[in-house]
Amino acid sequence: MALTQLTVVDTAVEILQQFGLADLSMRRLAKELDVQVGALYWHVKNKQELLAAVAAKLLNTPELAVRAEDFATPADAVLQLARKLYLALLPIQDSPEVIEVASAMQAGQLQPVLQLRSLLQDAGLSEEQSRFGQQLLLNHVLGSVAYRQNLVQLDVDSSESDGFDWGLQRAVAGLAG
Amino acid sequence: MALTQLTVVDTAVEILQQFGLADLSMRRLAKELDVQVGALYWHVKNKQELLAAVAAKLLNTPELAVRAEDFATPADAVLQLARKLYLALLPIQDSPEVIEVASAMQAGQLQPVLQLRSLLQDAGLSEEQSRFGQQLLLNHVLGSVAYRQNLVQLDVDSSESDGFDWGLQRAVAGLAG
DNA sequence: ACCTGAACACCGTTCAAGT
DNA sequence: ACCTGAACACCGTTCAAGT
Repeated sequence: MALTQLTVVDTAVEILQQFGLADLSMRRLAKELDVQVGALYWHVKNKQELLAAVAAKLLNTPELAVRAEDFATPADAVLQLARKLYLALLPIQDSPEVIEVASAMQAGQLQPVLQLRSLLQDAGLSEEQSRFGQQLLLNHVLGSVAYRQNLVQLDVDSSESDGFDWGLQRAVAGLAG
Repeated sequence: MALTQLTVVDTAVEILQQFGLADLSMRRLAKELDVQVGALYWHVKNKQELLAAVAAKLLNTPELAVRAEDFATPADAVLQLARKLYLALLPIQDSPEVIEVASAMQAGQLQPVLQLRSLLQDAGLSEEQSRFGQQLLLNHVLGSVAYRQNLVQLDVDSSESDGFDWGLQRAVAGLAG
């Protein structure tokens, strides 16, 4: 496997999925790729940029899109997209932290987030309002994932619901209402 | 200044407020207190517990409470409390991360979060629903603070609104509706 | 152009030994 | 009981030097 931007990012994604962010260090990454740490810095500028690329790779997948035509109303599509995001991020340790870095650095590069916004516009919100609404929903998705992952990590009994879906429905109702 | 749990936590709060989480290391904390690093571990179990204590100190202050009698409806009190939280956390670098650790470890120890929940109950939500609603609102407060702080850190022009208040109003409307 | 080797300036945590 | 000194096993980033 030749060392390129692509292989570096892909290996980073694998480490994140299997072991979480704490194990995703530049040194661990170098070891996995059988190179010295310094070599990585020829292919990525720094760790922050690497994480942003990891987030993009995680989110920019067709599975995390929704076909608006399949739903009776834009609000229903929004609900379904948010649920997809939540379920996709839940099994990836520390995914909220990674996504947050990325959504700050490259606000308009994450496709599911963009679709969330455009669906809100379809639902009748102004351009600015749909930006704000997207924030509210993304905050809820990431916050709920983080909350649940924290419970697992502190091995609290987490059989009880986190109320993600209930909160989501109320939020969407508030936005659409 | 004698080395006690209290002085350790207080100094940690100061470092966090002045320099952010990146500078709040056990070693830096020890230097500030003129002791060796190991000494800290006599007074706090580990860094995670220290951060939880820091979060409690930040949030458990009378300024972050609201007198329900001052508002026409419980929903208005909820709005005001959430705004207070947002404004208090905004100037403290990386506060959302710190609060998240704490709210996972000791779910029921952070007073403003508890009041948020009880106000939602006053607004007519069931006990479970007010737990969920509290999550939605806390997610939005912390997410909005994190988003805004990230912009500043990457020095993007952050004069534009983050839509916190707009999203908050919609969320509360959805919860109360 | 791409990588190694080595350094710089850090981390959190533990623990024998001192007082 | 409380603290020092020192170690263990790590970090991210940089950069001369090699190929």
